[in-house]
Amino acid sequence: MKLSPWEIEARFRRHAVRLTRQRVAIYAALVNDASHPTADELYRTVKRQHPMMSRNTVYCTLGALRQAGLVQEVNVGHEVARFDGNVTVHHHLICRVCGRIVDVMDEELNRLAISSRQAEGFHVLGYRIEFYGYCADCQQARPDVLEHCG
Amino acid sequence: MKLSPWEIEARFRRHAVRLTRQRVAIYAALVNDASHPTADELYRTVKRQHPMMSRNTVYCTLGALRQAGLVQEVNVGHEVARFDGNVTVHHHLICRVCGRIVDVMDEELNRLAISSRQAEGFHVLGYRIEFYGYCADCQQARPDVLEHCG
DNA sequence: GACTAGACAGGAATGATTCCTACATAGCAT
DNA sequence: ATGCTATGTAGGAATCATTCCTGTCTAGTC
Ligand SMILES: [Mn+2]
Ligand SMILES: [Mn+2]
Ligand SMILES: [Zn+2]
Ligand SMILES: [Zn+2]
Repeated sequence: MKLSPWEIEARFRRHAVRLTRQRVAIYAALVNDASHPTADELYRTVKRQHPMMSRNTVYCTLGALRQAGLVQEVNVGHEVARFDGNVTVHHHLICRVCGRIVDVMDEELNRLAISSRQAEGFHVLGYRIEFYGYCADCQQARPDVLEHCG
Repeated sequence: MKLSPWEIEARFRRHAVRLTRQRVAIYAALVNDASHPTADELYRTVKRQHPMMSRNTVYCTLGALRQAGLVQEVNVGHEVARFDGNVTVHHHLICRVCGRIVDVMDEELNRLAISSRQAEGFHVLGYRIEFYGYCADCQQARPDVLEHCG
């Protein structure tokens, strides 16, 4: 389900995002990749077609697209930032071993309510659920939580 | 509800965590602070009573306590790591403006199920829910999402 | 009281992200 | 079409939370 350049341009205009070759390339790379890539992965992907592209452009573009609501950041724990071109409401399964992030589109999960008593004055805009566990490929492996200390 | 030194020692022994003055001080500072402090905040707090304490000790201790299951890391977006001495199952409300993190202890939220069809081979161990919005103090303020680019 | 695996302090190294700046260009007005 | 200006881009320097390294130090054990 590759997104056409025409549709990308339409989205940019709809969200008042300035249209440049670099931005289109970065957005196309992200929206056509369900793996929630990092900024550096996107950089390396896009660099094949745009050898002059700088990392800074990737970061700036992702920032602009995020502000425009075309991209969201999916952060897992303390790892490097990962990005998601799917901005429909959904949640994620995260493998504790390989870090894989898989989408969970489940209507049931989109109706969560929080008692106003609990919210204590908070104005809740939304929520995200991160399921964690072991993916099919990593069932037998154990997480490598080794840290040097002493 | 300040935790007694005696109770801290008991927990350390129960979880086979080596007992040192520094570790007790760090754990006490964390478990008696509901604000989910950063490593540096803990460092500055503990340094008052232990002037020789190094940041590395704080990081190593938090790592050891986390492996022992006495502490969890609460990461919000891409910010600095924050820690939680409350390891009972609970979720969080996060203010988009000031970054405040407030506990949500709601039994209702602890029964979420994910259809096995959706999980696609994933072995789900648990999940965390982050509610986001504006805290009582920040209702009128707008998030400051300014980034320099050009 | 000594042994030893593990912890501590201090400081160097790392690396993802942000910042800076000169140049280029998209979108708009003429 | 042509020029103007606000904004984007490339390249590289700077930041800073975290990790890594190394030489003491000490908690737990016998
Ligand atoms: Mn996703
Ligand atoms: Mn908490
Ligand atoms: Zn996996
Ligand atoms: Zn707030």
